[in-house]
Amino acid sequence: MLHSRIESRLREAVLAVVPDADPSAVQVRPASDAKLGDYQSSVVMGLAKPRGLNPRALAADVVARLDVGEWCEAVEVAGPGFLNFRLSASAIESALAGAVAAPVPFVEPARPRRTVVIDFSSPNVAKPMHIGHVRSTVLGDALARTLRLLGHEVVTDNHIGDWGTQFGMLLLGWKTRLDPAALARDPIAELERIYKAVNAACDADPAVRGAAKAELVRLQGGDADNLGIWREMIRLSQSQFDAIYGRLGVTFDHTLGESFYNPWLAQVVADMAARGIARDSEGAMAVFSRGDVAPKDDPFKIQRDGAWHDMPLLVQKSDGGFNYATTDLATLDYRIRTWSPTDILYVTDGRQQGHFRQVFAAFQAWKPEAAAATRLHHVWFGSILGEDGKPFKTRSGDTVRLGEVLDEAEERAWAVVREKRPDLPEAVQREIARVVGVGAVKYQDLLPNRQSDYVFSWDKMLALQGNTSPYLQYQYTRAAKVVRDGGWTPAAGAGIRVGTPEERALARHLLNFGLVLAAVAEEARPNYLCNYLYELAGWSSRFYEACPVLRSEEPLRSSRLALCHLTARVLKAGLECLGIGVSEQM
RNA sequence: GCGCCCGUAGCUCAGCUGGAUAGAGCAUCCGCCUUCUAAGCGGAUGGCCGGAGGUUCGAGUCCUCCCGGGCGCGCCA
Repeated sequence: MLHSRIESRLREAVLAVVPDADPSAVQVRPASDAKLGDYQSSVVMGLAKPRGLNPRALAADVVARLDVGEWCEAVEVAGPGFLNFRLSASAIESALAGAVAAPVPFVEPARPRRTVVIDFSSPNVAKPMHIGHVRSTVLGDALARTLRLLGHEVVTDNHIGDWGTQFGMLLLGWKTRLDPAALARDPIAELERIYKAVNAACDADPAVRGAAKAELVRLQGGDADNLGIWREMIRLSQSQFDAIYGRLGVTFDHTLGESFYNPWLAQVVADMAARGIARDSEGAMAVFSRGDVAPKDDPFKIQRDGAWHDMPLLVQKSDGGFNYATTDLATLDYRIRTWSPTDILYVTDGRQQGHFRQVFAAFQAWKPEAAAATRLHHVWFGSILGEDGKPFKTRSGDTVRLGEVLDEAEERAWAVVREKRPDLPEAVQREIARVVGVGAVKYQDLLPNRQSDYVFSWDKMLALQGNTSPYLQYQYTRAAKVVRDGGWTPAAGAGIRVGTPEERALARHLLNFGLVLAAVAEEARPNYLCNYLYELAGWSSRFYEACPVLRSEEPLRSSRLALCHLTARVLKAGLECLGIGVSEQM
């Protein structure tokens, strides 16, 4: 891409003038204002300051050594020492022509190819998938898709909650309170009902709690009846998950739930104990601070009443049972042994930050060589709040089911399609509504910075105007339609000319697609891509307003058709990275 | 108490790890469809970036303190 070529030439020039400069600090970015150029760099100002040099003079020295003449007009030194690059029309035009032939336009395969394991979605067995699962599922899927498009190897793993103390209550409920007719009608609702009923009974009556605990012990001991019921609950839940994932278009390479790691848990704790990483604490096994960092940065320390206290990570309960920390450590070990990843991404709620800090640190202590080879990232996101600013629930206090959100989204989209396109048959309208409705839900979740809490609003989530997926899908449809009507194919169109300001603005924005994808991958923030695509849609819309395509004379007509073609492809590829589909007509 | 996060237009939020004049959507107001899809485009209104200091060529972004809010803090996940 032009950007990376310019950046590496600038790096050479800077190092020629300032040999001890940090090469990674030499960065070229899209210009903040089109009037200033297409790309800009502020690197020389940062270099001049500590060296006591005049920034503008240093900039002039760098420019004298800089050879970007094949792509740019004369480089300008502006303001306190900015370097402004303006692409030549011929460079833009040949980049566009190259993109027509490329498998993915404006994207080149990422340089060091990484192997990235992504842990996301992770719903719980016997519970409905609810609105809270949207963020992890949609974010994780978007990151997987983006990393794959960039050429990285991705392993997606759905770490479902299929083990744990809740199964004691579920088993007891299954045996004593199950309504078979209700189970047949809506399995998850019935499982949820018996769980809540037993949970309430446990609070009221210690004997019930004891009975639930006994069921759990029998399950853990390998009791055939309980294992059979447990497997049935997983099967019922998995078919619910599959239905939702099918609607969302989300797939996983693996679904290795918590129970998969049971055979290793005892060994994990024993090995950690043998290596002196974990030790007995009040009857439990725990990982303590090694005292190698300041207390405030130590995940195993906490301050209380003015003094720092130990805050260990428990890897085995005093009753001998294991907990999620144990499972997470076994999982981490398994993933590294199995896939040798360069990175592992955990896409979860921000409230688990402390937990993951402890798990990562404990693993680092336990297996330093494995930890050194793999970067661990907690890709966390904020909470979904109700309009009152409190955690989002329905009026009756229940969580909002994901399936119902998708139903409502598709229904609302269908109403719009009926109004806009009464000429289409209902089956076609329904299909458009499906793509638009599901896309709207996903986009609304991907658009905000993932770390913000966000306020749930049906109207906002399902809005079809403004910076929303329907708008992006609509702009794709327009561009694709023009290309179809023009009878243009990539084989036919060679020459692209960018003459008008609108053509040039659209073209220069297209060039930065790969740059944005790299930023999304680097920071695990798909919202960068959302904003890029929204801007692209705006530029393309302004282009249509100003530049007739089909009514232009050749060779302008073919040139503009090629621009439409590239716009459509980038919109489609970008939306695909977000897990959002397009329709050829809307 | 300690830690993490947040506070930007009336509302909901961006702001690319310190760059040039702080941007969108919604809402309000004014224009644009006999011309390739108006789910659109153009324009207007709207800001002490919670407050006070500091760091430097340059701060919404970094540091300190204060105010206000959310979350977390041993055997749940």
